[in-house]
Amino acid sequence: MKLSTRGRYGLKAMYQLALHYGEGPIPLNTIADKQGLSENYLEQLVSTLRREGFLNSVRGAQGGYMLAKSPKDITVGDILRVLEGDMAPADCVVDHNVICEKEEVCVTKLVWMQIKDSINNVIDSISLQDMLDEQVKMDKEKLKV
Amino acid sequence: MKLSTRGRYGLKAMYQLALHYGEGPIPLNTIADKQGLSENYLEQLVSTLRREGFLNSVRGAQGGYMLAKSPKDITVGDILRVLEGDMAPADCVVDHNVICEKEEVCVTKLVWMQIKDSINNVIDSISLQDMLDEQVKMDKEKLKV
DNA sequence: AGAATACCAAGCGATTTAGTTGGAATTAAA
DNA sequence: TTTAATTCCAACTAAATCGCTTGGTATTCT
Repeated sequence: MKLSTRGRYGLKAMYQLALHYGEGPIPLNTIADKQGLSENYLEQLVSTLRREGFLNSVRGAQGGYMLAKSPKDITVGDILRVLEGDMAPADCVVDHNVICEKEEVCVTKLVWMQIKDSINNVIDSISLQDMLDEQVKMDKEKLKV
Repeated sequence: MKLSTRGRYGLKAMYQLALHYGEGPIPLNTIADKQGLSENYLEQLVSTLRREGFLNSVRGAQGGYMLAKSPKDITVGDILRVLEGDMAPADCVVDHNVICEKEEVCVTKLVWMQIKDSINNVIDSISLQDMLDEQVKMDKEKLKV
């Protein structure tokens, strides 16, 4: 039940961009460097996020990427679903799936649905803005000590 | 974020055994047939569950497997953790892990922790007995219609 | 003109998954 | 006492997936 690097790196990259929201385009190599990721690999993830409308890009020198919406309007769920697909622990509870129509007997399906719902509740309730706020809170805590 | 077949088949097998709890050993081929799984593959999963104390076995003719405890004392979480490992979406939130001690900066880690906690809450709250009860409820609903 | 960037598609080694195969040990039943 | 049914164990394997890398094109600022 692990996330792949797609989801994990993708969230890190989006968080990095949230940190600089409103400051114009940030080039990919900067993001990759700050988060310690392969630029070439990250490119694939970022290109998906752009196609899905969560990022804007500017080509050419001084170009880069920026969030397409405010950090408060992008959730962890948005990002993970784009990069990892539907967050379902089994194929039979993937949205709009057609297979497995023998719902009558399958008690295990109820279990997978509950897992899926709880995951989605969490990730849809956390926005990038929430993560920024959390970071600020953590920094304050650290100062006290 | 999919479960592997280990967790999925394993839960089905354990549920099948719960259906016949107290009736003596059930041979593996019966379980495999009823749930439509490969007997040889299932053997590996079942052997893990036995080693971890959730199943008892009887060797020889008329032998088979049976739950080592009452269905109400075995949770979905028990089964999934044995077969899938710690239910953590990322390595940095696996129990007792040593890597990633840079907790101070990593906001994403907080996200993975919340996902992990919500998954574990769900799977630890569902016992095999709950699944049996659910099945009974579903059967009753069906009769009404 | 040149450098810095985004964009695109294909390839690729390593690992994991989902089994299979082949056998040895044990036990009930014929 | 043989035979059939079963658990138990370890090794092997084909296919898929993962986590990238490579190589190139298009665009835009300086």
